[in-house]
Amino acid sequence: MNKLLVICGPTATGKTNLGVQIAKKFNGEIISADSRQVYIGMDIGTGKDINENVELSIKNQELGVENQNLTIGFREKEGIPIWLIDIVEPDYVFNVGEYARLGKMIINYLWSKNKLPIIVGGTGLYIKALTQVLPNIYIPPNADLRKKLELMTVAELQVELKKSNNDWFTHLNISDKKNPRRLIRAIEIVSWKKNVMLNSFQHLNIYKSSFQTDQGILKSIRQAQDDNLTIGLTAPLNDLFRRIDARVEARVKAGIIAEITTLLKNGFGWDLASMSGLGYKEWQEYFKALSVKRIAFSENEELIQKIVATWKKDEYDYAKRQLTWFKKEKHIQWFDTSQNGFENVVVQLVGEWYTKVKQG
RNA sequence: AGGGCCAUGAUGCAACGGUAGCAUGAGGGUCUCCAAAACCCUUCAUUCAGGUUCAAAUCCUGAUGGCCCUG
Repeated sequence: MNKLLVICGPTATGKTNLGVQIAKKFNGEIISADSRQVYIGMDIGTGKDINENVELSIKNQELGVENQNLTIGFREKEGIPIWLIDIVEPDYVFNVGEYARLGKMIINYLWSKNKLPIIVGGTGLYIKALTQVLPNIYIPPNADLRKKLELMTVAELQVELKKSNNDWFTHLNISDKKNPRRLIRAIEIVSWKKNVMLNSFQHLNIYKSSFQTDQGILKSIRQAQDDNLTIGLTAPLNDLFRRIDARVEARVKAGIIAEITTLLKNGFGWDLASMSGLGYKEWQEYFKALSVKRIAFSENEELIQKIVATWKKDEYDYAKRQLTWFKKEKHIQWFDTSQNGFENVVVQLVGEWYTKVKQG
């Protein structure tokens, strides 16, 4: 019986800790659903919660991954494997499609070994991509087309999309209709589909194979969907913010500045998607100031304090956005982590669910 | 107690005498490929009292508050 457990929720609620605890009890392994922790060498800023002394255990061959740019395997925490961390270099343009393909392979692999896959993370779209069928995410990007479209204004993009598929445009919500990134993606999808119809069977085959794997796995997921369990961890906002404060401060002490220094030295620039994420982009100001002139110690301290404050605020905003996303998901069973002993309740719930599945 | 400058949302700014706008903040939301991203929506203001004018944030007078120069 193939089952999936999901642990989601905003940042700083202790998802990984709980995941590890449950994995130990129920023969599980963790699959990280975190869009930033996939980058190698970005550990402190993304808050990777792993045993640093244990190297990545690489499983490319076992899983049959051909892409040379992807390193697929697991890190671990307290002996529990955590998959989908440290997959690519920071200058690799990673995306949900690739994540879903890899994640589903791993789910299959774990099932074949009679393990319980536990998806743990805060990236809502990534979780959705593993637990549902989203065919469009496998349609590859078209660099040439994007280059052209990126020069256009929102109004021009709207016209372009209406021209190629008016229904598609009509069905977009009001926010996406004004979002250049989404408009470009929509045009790209429509054009890809037209192309495939017209000529290129090669593309179609790549797409089909991804999609079929997807459906194959999803069939198993669907069969037991009623038994799927999604745990959501949260806390009152003030509580959450205080935990975020502590986490951010710990990361500064752990050496975020040194980590970024190394990344920059290795040639990874501020324009990369990876470097423009939370925990990194805030520091650009600091490094710019350093490169322009030598700054005095007190001035330095002042700047760091200012950046830390911005970082905290950005984390608050992020947590709120995550809550907005997860609020819509009706099947989540929520737990308030500020309540003492909530772990026991969760573990008991998982236990009941797990044994029921085992017998059923 | 002489002279000059200024007064606009929570903050920083803008508006030839003619629809009070922008950025930031705050709150809410969207999302099937950059998702720790990108985008959308909402919220809040002309210091006060008079005057001129069809019309005043804008011009005039006074009050109050702030900043600067000179004793």
